Amino acid sequence: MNEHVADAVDSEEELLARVAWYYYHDGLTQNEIGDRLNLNRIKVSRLLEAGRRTGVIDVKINSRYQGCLLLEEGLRARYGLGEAYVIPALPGGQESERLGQAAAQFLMQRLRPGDLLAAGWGATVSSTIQKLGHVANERGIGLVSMTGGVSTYVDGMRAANWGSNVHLVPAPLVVRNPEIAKFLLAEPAVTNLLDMALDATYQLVGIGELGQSSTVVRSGHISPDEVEPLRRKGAVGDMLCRFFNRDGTVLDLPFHERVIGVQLEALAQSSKVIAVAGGLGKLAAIRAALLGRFASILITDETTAEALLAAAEEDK
Amino acid sequence: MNEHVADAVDSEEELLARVAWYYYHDGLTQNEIGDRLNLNRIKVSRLLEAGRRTGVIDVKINSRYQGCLLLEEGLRARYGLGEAYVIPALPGGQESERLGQAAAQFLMQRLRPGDLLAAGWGATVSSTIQKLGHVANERGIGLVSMTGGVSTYVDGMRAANWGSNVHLVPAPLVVRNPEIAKFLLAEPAVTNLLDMALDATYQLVGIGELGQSSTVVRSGHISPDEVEPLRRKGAVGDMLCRFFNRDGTVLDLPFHERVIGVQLEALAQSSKVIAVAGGLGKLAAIRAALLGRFASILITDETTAEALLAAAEEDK
DNA sequence: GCTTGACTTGAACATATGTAACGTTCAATA
DNA sequence: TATTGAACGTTACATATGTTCAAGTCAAGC
Repeated sequence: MNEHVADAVDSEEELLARVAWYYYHDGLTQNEIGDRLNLNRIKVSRLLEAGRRTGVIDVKINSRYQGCLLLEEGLRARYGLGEAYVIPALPGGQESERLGQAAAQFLMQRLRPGDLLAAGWGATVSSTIQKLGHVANERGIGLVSMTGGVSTYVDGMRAANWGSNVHLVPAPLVVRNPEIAKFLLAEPAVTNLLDMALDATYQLVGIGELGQSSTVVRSGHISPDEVEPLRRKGAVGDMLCRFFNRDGTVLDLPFHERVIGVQLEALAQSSKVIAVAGGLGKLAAIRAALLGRFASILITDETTAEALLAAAEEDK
Repeated sequence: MNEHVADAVDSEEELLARVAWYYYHDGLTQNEIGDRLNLNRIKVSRLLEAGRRTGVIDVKINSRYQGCLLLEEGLRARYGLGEAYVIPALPGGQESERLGQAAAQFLMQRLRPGDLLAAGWGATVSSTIQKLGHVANERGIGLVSMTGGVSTYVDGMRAANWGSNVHLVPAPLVVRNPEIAKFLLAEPAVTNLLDMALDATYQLVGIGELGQSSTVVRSGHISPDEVEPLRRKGAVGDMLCRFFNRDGTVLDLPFHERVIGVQLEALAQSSKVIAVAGGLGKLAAIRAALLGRFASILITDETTAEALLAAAEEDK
């Protein structure tokens, strides 16, 4: 009797869906599910774990306090944001992992079948892309990169199985000299994709701080020696490898002429730019990015949100 | 330090949201959460339980096999439905509870802030309304009844806290004689609401079977003696207290003239009618309702879906 | 045919969770 | 002031769950 049910289940994923339903909606124990479907209890446990990890199983918290309402309101008001999404603090936690999850949840609620997501660069963004993969594939959601540096994106996408609908800018992120950059930026294969990114349903970007241990440095696009000169020119952080000062003005740097990717000024025109970043180390950078209006939706953590509001208060 | 966090949490609900986040998104144990927030482990456990019960915590399964894809496809094709949603079988389970949950989840994904939901009558629908309450209130979603019988609705809504935006048809469900019905159906207070129900974003209805233990009988709107005569006239089931035969034709009954509520013929015009019903006992009724096109979206369980397809096959 | 390595499986254990019974506190009420 | 009842805390216990590790399976490569 029950064997039939198990046998009829052809794919692993259908099995998972069924198990998840029994577990979370019907409140059966893993043992009961195992009996019913002729599975080992442990297999059930592992299926559930896999489901949670890949995002097939997603827990939504339907509360106006989901983040902290007050903080979200405050950020919206003080920085003129379209939306803000604040997740609870967790001292010592994996910030970028958690923010990635939050961003993935945010996007899952909003992306419709056939939508296109433009993605930037960085640890948090990668984390989001990965969590989103499974669902995005289901819904036929496309992905387009906002900068060069193909390998950066491919990493995050191998684990998640983003389907076929992925478009990567065929270029490095930073090239050796401005001439090569100009050449690439005249290539239709490149410009078409960058235009596509700007037309996407949402643009998802991270914000980087300037420092010896920041991602731009660790990934080798900026050498440690270059940090101090940049700082002297007023740089406090970057988005998509473009640096800005504390007021949110994009700096006029030779370096920028070697970056392949969309311009921040173009992002400022869109109302669908989601910045996901948190941590007090990034405070100045985030604040500057918001002042520059490079993003209209911010996803951050409680501590950072509080600090952002305090900074806004001070400046008044 | 940590006391501050707990103290700053003013409402129970914010606490719940935070606990839920830590538990489901960050994978902390209930003990860890308790320590962090100065709560008893048991209290954490109870909070989570309450959250799940009220729908503040909601688990979504993002899979094309969520229900059974094949069955859903089949139902759509065979019965010309707009959508079908099939939940896995659970022998011996609480069908109406589970279907209610499925319907609530379906609606939660689709209702936008400011939308209006028209609700019919019956155990499954009540269950849905209840699960939906919290979230609906958050999103400012309104509720309007599709029939008289105020008390029927109030029950389900007291537990859930549907906010202020609830409109009930001020009349009994069935009145003593046709004259009173005619009188009531001329009252603007009644007709306005019924029009509103037909204009709602979605109409949610149950399907009833005809029998000694069916809801129409147990609730006293039909006496047990009336069942057999109805059956002889061809009735196989009802929606909103209106009976139809196995082909989905609404019967011409004196009884119908005493019912206060929208007409099935009007529903057939809408493409936003969600019927939620399951169980083999209701098979004939569900099939007839689908043939009559009284609903364009069906939420049912696996076993019933299979039977519906088998019946369609037979008839071909 | 044998070996290797990646992967799955199963059993035993440690931990986490749910439940029930009971005691405390606190505030409303007689 | 005494009393009641609800909410919360505590404990102890039964169950459910996650984790680890050893044994098995399978396919590719020598």
